[in-house]
Amino acid sequence: MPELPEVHTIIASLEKAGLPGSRIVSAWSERPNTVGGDLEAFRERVSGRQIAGLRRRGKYIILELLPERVVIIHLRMSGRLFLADTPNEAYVRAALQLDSDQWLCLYDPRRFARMECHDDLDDLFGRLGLEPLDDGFSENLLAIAIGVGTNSPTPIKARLLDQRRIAGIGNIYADEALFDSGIHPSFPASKLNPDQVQKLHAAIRTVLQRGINNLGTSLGHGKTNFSLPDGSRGGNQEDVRVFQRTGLPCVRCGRPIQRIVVAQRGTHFCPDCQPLLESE
DNA sequence: CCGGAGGCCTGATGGC
DNA sequence: TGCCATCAGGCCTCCG
Repeated sequence: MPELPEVHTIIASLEKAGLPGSRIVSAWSERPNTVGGDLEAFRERVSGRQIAGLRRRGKYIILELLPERVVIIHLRMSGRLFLADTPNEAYVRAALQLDSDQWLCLYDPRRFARMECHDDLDDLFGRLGLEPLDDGFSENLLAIAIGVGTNSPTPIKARLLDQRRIAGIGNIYADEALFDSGIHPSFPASKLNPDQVQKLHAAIRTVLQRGINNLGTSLGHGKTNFSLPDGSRGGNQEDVRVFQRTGLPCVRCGRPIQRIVVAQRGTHFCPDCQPLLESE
């Protein structure tokens, strides 16, 4: 499932493939919902515009168009993006035809992914929280974003997954960041002490940057797993400490990793390295 | 305002 | 081996 590091990797790959500078000739989608509800409108709004550049916000891929307009793409669970000579491939749900005679294809077995055209990024930016890899992402802003000092009982894991607070973290990197900082996923975010906030802040940056350096996490080999636009796999699954390692020995203490459900999500952690009760 | 549940989807998985 | 039922999961909407 593409999270911040995977989205970053996809953008870098598409830039390398020369996508910026291409002009959109037309657009196609299997069903209107994939492109915002109206294929004709989508096609009309993107056709003839140039893709001036690519950028990321949270888990969104943004195509900056000229004249001014944007295409925002969210891959959700099983989405992939790649360039191909034709959009007539299995599981391709929508595609932009380019003047290079290639198609930018949105592949997605689950049909959750979306590709929409907007006039600007106001709506998107209004919905999304802090960018965890930005210079401005301080320990203090993290503490405020996750509600430290309030009396909310909400588990820290739920806070990390809340895109309105911090943007770009999904199930994999949330579990990894909590392991790295030694915090139990169910621990109330509001009750984190300064030392825990500091560790969490560092851990978030560490696991996301490691994911980027490794070109993303490609667990498993199925149709629904992450792969780069060129079809290759990322390497971060080799560096994952707890995610989907239920029953396997903890890399720190050797005791088995446990799986529980937090915020309706499968959650992996080490009960010994991430104790629930803090001994001050 | 907040959190939980339902819905969107279908490949992957596990039980018999 | 094959056939089900269930699961997974990001995010939006609805509801209490």
